[in-house]
Amino acid sequence: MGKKRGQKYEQIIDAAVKVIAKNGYHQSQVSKIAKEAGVADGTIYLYFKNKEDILISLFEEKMGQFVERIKEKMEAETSVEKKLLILIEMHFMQLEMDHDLAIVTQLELRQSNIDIRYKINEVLKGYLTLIDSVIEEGIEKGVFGSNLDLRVTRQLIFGAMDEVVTNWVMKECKYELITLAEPIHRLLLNGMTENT
Amino acid sequence: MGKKRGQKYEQIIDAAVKVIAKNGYHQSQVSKIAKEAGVADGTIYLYFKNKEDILISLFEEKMGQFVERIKEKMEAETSVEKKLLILIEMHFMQLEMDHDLAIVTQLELRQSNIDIRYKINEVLKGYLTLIDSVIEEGIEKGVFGSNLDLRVTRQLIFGAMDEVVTNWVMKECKYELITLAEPIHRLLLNGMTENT
Amino acid sequence: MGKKRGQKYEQIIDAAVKVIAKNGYHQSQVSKIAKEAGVADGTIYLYFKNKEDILISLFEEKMGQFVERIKEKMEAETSVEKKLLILIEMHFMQLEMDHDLAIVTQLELRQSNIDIRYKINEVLKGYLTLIDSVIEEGIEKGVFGSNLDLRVTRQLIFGAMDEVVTNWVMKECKYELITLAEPIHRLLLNGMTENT
Amino acid sequence: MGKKRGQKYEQIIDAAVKVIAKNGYHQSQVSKIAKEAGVADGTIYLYFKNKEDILISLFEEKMGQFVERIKEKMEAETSVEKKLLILIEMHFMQLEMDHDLAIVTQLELRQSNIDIRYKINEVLKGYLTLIDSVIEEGIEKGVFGSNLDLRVTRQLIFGAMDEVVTNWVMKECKYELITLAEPIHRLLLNGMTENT
DNA sequence: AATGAATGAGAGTTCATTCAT
DNA sequence: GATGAATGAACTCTCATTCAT
Repeated sequence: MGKKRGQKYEQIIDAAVKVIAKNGYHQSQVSKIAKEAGVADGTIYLYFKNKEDILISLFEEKMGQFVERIKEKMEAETSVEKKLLILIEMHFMQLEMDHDLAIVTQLELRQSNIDIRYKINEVLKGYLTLIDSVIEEGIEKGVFGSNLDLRVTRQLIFGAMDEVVTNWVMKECKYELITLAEPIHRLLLNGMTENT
Repeated sequence: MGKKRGQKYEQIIDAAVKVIAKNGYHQSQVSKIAKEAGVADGTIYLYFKNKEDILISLFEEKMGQFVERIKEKMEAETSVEKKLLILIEMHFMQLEMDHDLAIVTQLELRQSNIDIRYKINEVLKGYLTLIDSVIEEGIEKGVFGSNLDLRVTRQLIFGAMDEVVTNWVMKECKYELITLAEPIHRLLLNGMTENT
Repeated sequence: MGKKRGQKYEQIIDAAVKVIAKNGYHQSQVSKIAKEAGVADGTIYLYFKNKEDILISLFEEKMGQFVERIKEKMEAETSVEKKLLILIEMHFMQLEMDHDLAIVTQLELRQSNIDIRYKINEVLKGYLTLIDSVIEEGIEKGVFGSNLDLRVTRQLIFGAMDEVVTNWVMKECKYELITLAEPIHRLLLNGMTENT
Repeated sequence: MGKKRGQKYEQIIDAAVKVIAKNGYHQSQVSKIAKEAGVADGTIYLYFKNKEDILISLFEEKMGQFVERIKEKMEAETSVEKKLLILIEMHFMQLEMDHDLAIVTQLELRQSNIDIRYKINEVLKGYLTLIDSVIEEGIEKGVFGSNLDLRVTRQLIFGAMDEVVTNWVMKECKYELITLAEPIHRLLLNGMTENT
C-alpha cells in the first residue's frame, strides 16, 4: 500500500467519524463508511489495510492535530501554571467543538478490541509526553514539588481530564465542558504545588 | 427465571471472569464460560437472561462486594484524610489481589456495547456516592475547600484512580499497584485542601 | 407407559388445545402445556411418549368424538340426501362450537412435520370411511350416479368442507359457518346426483 | 437488496424447491439450499431478505407462472364448461409434471409458520380470482345457476382440487393425477349447473 | 484507480427430554 | 406417581475482505 494520503483518504476518515458517532462502533460496517464517504467498499482497501487501520489512522490523524494545536498555544505562554491551564482548556475546547469526534474517542473507540487499544495508546504517547513536559518544567522551576512522581502525576492529569470529558459525553454534552477547565485546573495545580 | 443466586450462579460468574480475563471479551463465547463453570450451555440460561446479563450481573456482584469492603474499612476511620487514603488503598489493593477481575473491569468489559456500558455506569453510581460522601464530609469539617465542585472533584478522584489502575493492567500488572496509593492520595488531598 | 387415560391425560390434552390455539403451534412448548395443565413438565412424559404423541392423541381423542357424534345423528336419518346434510352440518357445527379446536385442526396441526401428518391422516380414515358409506348408500339406492368414483367423490366432499372451514378460521371465525352447510350440500348433492 | 431477479435468484429458488422436496421443510437449512444452488450461504442474503423470504418468493414465482399458463390456455376456449375443464386439467398437469414443486406446495410449505401461510394466501388470491371469473362467466351465460354463492363455489372448486392433489402427493404420486381431472370436472360442473 | 458482487466462518439461544429426589 | 433442574444439539445471518472487471 502506498503511503496513504490523498483526498479520498481524508474523506474516508471523516466519514468514519461521522458514521461511528451516529451509529455506534458495532453498527459501523465498512460498507456504511464507504457509502458515507461516497466510494465503493473495495476502494477503502486501497487506502487502508483493513478496518482496524481506519480506526487507528483516524485516531492518529485527529490526535496529531489535537496535540499540535495544544502545543502551539502553550508555546506562547511562559508560566507553567498558565501552560497547564491552556492544556486543559484546549483539551476540553477541541472536543467540545467536535461532538462527533468526542463521542468517537471517548466512547466508541474504546469498544474496539485490545489490539487496537494498545495501538491507540501508542498514539497517545505524544500527548502524554506533552503533559510530562509541563510537569517537568514545573518541577525545574520549583513551582511543583520536587518529589512529584512523573508517571503518577501524568496519570492524575490525564485521568481527570479524560473522566471529565467522558462524563460530559455520556450526559449527551448537555452542559458546557469548557467551564470545568478552571476548577479542574485549580485542583490539579493545587495538588502539585509545593506548599509548606 | 428465579431471582438468581444459588451455587451455580456464583460458579458461572466466576467462570466468566476467568474466561474473559484469559481469552478477551470477544473470544469469550457462552459455551466457553459454561465449560469453565462445569455446566451445560443451556444451564447458563436458567440463571441469566442472556450473555449481556452475565456481564452486568458479574459487575454488580463484584462491584457490590468491592464497595462494601471499602465502606467497612472507611467506617473504622474518623479523619477524612485517612478515609480518602483507605478508599484509594482499598481500590488498588482489591484489584491487585484479583488480576483477572482487574483485567475484566479495566479492559474487557469496556469493549461491550453502549447499552451494557450505561448499565455498568448505573452500578458504578454506588461507588461514586461513596466518593461523594468523603468529599462532603471533608467540606463540612473544613478540611477541604468549601468552594469545591462536588462533581468535578469526584471525577478527579475516580478518573485518577481509574487511569492509574488501567495503566497498571495494560503494563501487565508488572509493578506494585498499592505503592501508587500514597502519591495519588497526596496529590488529591493536596489539591482539595484549603490552603491560605 | 400404561395405556394412558386418567384425569391428567384429559387435562393435558385440553391444555394442549388451549395453548396451541392461543400461541400457535411453534410457540407451544411442552413446558407451556404443562403449566396450563397444572402439572410438572416431567409429568407429561408419564402420559405421553413425547410431544408428537400429545398431538396425535389430541387428534385421536377429539376426532373420535367428532365422528361418533356425526354417526349417531346420521343413523337417525334414512334418506341419503339428509344424511349428507347432517354430515356437513355436524362437521361445521362442531367446529363452530369449539373455536380453539377449529384453529388447532385447521391451521396449527398442519404445521407439524410430515410424520405427524401421516399419522393424523391415519386417524382421519375413520371419518373418510363414514363419508364413503354415505356415497355407497347413495349409489346403491340409485340416488347418486352409479359411475361415481368413490375416491374422487370422497375427496370432493372432504376437500370442500375442509376448505370452507379453513377459510372461516383464517377469517377469524367472523361469520356463521353453519349457514354455509346448505349451499355446500346443494352443490355436492347436485354434483353427485344422476340427472338424465 | 435490489429488486431481485437475475440468474442467481432463479438458481436459489430452484435449489430451494429441490432441497425442500428432498429433505423436508424442517431439514432444509439455508446452507443446504446454498450448496445445491452452487453459491455461498451469504449470497442467499444478497437476493433474499431471510429464509422466510425465499419461501414466499418461491411461491410467488412458481404460482405466478402456474396461474399465467392456465389463463393463457383458458383464453383459447369460449365455452365455460371447457374453461373449467382446462383449469382443472392444467392445475393437475402442472403439478404432475413437477413432483418436487407439488411436494413443496402441498405438504412442505404448509409446515411454515402462520405468518408465511398468510402471505402465501395473499399470493393465492390471484388464482382464486381466476376461478371466480369462470364461475361468474358461467352465471352470466346462464350455464350455472344464478343463485350460486360465489365464495362457497370457489371454495368447493379449490378445496376439491387441492384435496385431490394432496392425496396424490401423500400417496407418493403413484397414480396418474391427470386422469382425475375428468371425474372432478363432471362432479363440479354437475353441481353448479342449473337443472330443472 | 475504482468497483461491488461474492464469499464463508462463526456464535447466541431454545426447548424436548431425562432422571435424581 | 410427581417433580423441575439440567442437558446439549442445532441453525440463521452478518460483515470484513477479495478480485474479476
